Amino acid sequence: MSKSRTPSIKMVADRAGVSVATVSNVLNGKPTVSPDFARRVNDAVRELGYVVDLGASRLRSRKTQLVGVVVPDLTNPMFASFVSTLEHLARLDDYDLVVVSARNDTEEEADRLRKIRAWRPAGLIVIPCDGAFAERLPTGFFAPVVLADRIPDAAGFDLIAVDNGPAAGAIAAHLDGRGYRDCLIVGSSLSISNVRERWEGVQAAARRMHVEMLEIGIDDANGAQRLEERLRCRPLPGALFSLDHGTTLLTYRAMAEIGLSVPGDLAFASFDDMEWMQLVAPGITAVRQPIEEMAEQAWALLLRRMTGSAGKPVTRRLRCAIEIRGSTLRSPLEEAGNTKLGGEKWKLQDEPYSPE
Amino acid sequence: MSKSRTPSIKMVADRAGVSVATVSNVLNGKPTVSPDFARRVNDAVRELGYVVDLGASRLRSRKTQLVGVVVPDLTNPMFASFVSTLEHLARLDDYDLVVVSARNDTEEEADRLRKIRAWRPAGLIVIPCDGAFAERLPTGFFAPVVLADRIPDAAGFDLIAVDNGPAAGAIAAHLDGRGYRDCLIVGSSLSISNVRERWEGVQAAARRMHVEMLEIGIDDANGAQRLEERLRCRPLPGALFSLDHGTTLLTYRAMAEIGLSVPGDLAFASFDDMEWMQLVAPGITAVRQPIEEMAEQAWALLLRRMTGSAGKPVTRRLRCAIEIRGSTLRSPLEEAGNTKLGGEKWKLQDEPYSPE
DNA sequence: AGCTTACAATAAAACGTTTCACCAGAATTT
DNA sequence: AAATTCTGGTGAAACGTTTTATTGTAAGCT
Repeated sequence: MSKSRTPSIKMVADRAGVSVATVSNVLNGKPTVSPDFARRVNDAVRELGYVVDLGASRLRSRKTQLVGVVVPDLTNPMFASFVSTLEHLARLDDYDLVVVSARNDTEEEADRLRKIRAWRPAGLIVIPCDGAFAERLPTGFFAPVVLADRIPDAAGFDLIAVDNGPAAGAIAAHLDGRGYRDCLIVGSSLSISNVRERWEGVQAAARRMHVEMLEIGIDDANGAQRLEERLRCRPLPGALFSLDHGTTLLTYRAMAEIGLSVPGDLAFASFDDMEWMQLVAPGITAVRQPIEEMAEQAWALLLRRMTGSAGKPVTRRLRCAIEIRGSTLRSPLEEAGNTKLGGEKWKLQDEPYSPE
Repeated sequence: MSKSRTPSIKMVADRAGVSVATVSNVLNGKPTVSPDFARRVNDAVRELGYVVDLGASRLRSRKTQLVGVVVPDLTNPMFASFVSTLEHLARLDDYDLVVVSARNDTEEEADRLRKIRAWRPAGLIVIPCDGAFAERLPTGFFAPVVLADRIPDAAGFDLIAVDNGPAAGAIAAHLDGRGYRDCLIVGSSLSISNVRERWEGVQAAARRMHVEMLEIGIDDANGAQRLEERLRCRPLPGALFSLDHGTTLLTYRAMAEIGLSVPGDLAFASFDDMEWMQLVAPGITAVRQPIEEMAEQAWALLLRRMTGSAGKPVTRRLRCAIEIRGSTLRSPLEEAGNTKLGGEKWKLQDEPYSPE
């Protein structure tokens, strides 16, 4: 007799011998309900294994605890960690997340945004593929949007990012101070704002050191080719600074393949600190981004908007930390003091990035 | 005058001068609609930027293109990659994913499952925290469920996993064949099925080699402590084989901290091949799991069930590949042939895991 | 011309909720 | 005791869709 279907509020009401309105009141903690009725309802809920239908609930109440998250690539550990933190925070505030990856493709990003809109989320957190994000946001989207990590061309969004320029500048200053005279800067694409900011930071900070930029694209075999050619070409630059995660992986592998030793043949530093960078010998000097903090701030920002706070869009920049390791310490003498894992650590505070 | 709200199908109907039913018919590609009306509707849709409300749509049509995905930890690159692949495949079939991470906590997993149920998904793909998953599945959940990677205690689920035992056995056989006589096996917890299977595989394959198991838990400082103590204790085992990703990271770091050299002081191998394992020198011998293929199979399995195929639950095992690298090649002579990245590679086919 | 068939479009019901207006009875005030 | 205010509960409308049944009209048959 029991219809084998997921139980509805009506079935709960029937079983408890009350009206559906009462069930709804109990479930939503409305105060005007007697303890006796509440118990009967709760019993029925438990016996039936009833769980509210959020779709129907949202439809009627016009309020939803759902936020969309769009990242360029979920397999990038930075973004994965960002999403994971976000998800935890959302849960604490009783929100759900629908997460999508744009796979580094602006078309796909636009498509995903449209799709996410169909769920009528209460808000959106996006790490955009590129600066032209605003054009891809569907027209007539009224929920608040917080952007993270990358800066859009158009203003008007809440924004949370790191201080790419100064942090990259600190690495440049470090290399400069070590006496390196030529530095090859490698990055995926200057069309990505943080790569661009890092490159500008390097240029601003390099004093006696000559710097030169090489763009190798995202997943671009051609770019990888060009990088290899450059690395086989003499004279080598004294140092190499890679501006993003994908590029670092590619560059480091290429160097090993060619047989270049770090820092013997050239020094090496990376923007983005990955776990393996302190496992290789020598460890790799890197900029560590406060990715969890970025997620926290993004969530805080969005939550504020979702709960109705108006006001001008805000922009926040977070401080990065610099991890100096063996890969940029040329002489054996210098290196000796830094064989321990972790290496020297600069936590940049009030007087950041001052050359040593 | 225009109500600044997200447009509904009614507004589209009004603007196009037709009924809402007609709009719905056009949008869902029903054949019985004249080209003229279709054009008018499409125009109105475009002008208003209308996007269907999936919640309302599902509510009425009782069919949803939503599937839930639950993984133990999104920051684990294996799982991140699993999710990313899944998301891509789902998109191709026009499904949406709601992804949640259980953060290695069975309580949280149960909670997330209940929450996901409130969205009325058409199906579920789960990498369970532990074997007792079935108990945490909400009662009265009728959508098909596919489990991946880890084996539940209770039967009755479609299941896709890798051949943990034979693959781990292959590593053990390799070490045995190299002449190592003592091997310390380190893993997070035998309560996780694949760790258990790997340990059993090692025991079955070790012939002359003596093996010993050490469980260090998940995020357990105490376990890490015990591991360190063992590594400071003489005599060292000839080899160390770490059975999962987290443990490998912890172990490798501990060895470096203590100052043990690989493979000089002891050989080292890992279950789970991470990108950095071919970047360190020497490279680390590892079992590589076909994680994308696992996602593909999981999706195929679920899709079959969602489109109505009945029948007994199926279990599928995928083959792992073994990457032999410098970390298990003791003599300099042997090592010489393997300094290149990538090392020796066993793609295990018909005659898998036979000791060399 | 009359009668059926086919077609295109619509009105209205339904999906599972929440909310609003309302109601009966009890408790309080006058 | 009558009038008022609470109190705890309910019926019914509404949310934005899809679907079913129905209508009106045009076309095809004798």
